[in-house]
Amino acid sequence: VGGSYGPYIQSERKDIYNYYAHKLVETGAAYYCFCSKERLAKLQESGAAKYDKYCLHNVSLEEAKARIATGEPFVVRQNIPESGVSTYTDLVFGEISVDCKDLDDNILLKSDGMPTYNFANVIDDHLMNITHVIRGVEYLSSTNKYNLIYDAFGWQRPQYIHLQPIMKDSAHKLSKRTGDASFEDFIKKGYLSQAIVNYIALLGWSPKDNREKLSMQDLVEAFSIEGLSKSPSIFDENKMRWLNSLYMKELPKEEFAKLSKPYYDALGLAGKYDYELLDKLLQSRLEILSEIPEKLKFLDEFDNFDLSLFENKKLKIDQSTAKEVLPKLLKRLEEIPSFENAVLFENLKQFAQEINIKSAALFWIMRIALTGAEVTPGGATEMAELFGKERSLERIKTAYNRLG
RNA sequence: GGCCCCAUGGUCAAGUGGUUAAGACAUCGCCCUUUCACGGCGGUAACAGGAGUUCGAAUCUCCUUGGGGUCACCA
Repeated sequence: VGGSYGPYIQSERKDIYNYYAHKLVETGAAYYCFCSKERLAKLQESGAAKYDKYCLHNVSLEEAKARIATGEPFVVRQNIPESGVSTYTDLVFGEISVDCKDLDDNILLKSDGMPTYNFANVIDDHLMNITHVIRGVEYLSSTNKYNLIYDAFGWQRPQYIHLQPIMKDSAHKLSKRTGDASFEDFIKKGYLSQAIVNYIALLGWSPKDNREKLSMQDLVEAFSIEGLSKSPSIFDENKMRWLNSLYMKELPKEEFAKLSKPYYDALGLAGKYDYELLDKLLQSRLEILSEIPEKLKFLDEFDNFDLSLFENKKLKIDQSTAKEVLPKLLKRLEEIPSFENAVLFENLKQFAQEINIKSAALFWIMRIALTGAEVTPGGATEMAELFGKERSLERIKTAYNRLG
């Protein structure tokens, strides 16, 4: 809309294509063809690999024009030379050559008067002053044909850059149609758009230096055609997760809060937990946003946790140690007014000394009693701060009672 | 099948005749540590195969193998 080379709707450009198609016929680089679908089908059945130029040799231009004048349907075919080689230089693949005898006289203008892509891409790109054509490798070997058209018109050929696809595995490309995740799907999965862009940019291209993390601005500045790869690359979500975690960590607090809130709300945490505290614990521990529910599973799944979690071989503690320590800990906690992490931590560190136990062991027991989870997004005192005094004491009591 | 293209670790990738063949993700180990994560240090792991050319090939040539693309009145 609003560009300088419109119209941009193919059907609105019909006259343009027709004008150039007929012009191409005048130069001999194309010709009118009246062959029926039946004849074409027979030709193919007979084993012919390409059209036999029947109408070029058997229908004179005058006759063709007369038949067209009567309203007989026709197509315009490209007249590929019977011999010779067509060559061009792709900016990433280098020289690409094809024998003309291997090329078919493709249809340029269909019987409904509309162009095929074979024709439209050349006409449009030239008329719209396109200097660089960047597209998928599936066009790599079709390009020779298109160049013949540029040449016939005496037009300057554009520069070509063909790109390999992103693959799901070595044999299949990544494709929404076969169920692979789209950009939007990754956003829904909890990826940051800049991480996706960054990762995709690294597929099939690499900067001259060793950078892996590049912002859009960095990419614009670092991009060069020489960095483009000739071979397809397989999509590796693992690496994208890693990049995402990098961007996640450097997100301003407020930004992260906006992103995490919907997840907290969905878990029904509103009013029950301090979102700011949750953010503080989670932001550095997440690779993608959608990990939030599993990281917070311990908030609800507590009552039936496996008591053997109290065992820790390295710290040389087990359930009986827990049974012994927990009552003392409970008593101590009741005396502590503030459950603010730093205060609590210092206090309990000293408490560990008093009761003659390694602080690491004390914290392990306390964290398990508090959360019932082997892995939590924070240490014992951080979890206590998150739960607050009342709930902390309650949970520890529950765990203690279960120890019998 | 014809034609075109591609080929370095599990993955992304540097490398353009002489390198101990980078780096990153993943993985493994150690350190740090109130668990985990982060971070730090280190390990395992690659030139598809075969002939040439050359004093010397991951780098050049050819063949083989493997993979992809293309052979529409689709784009």
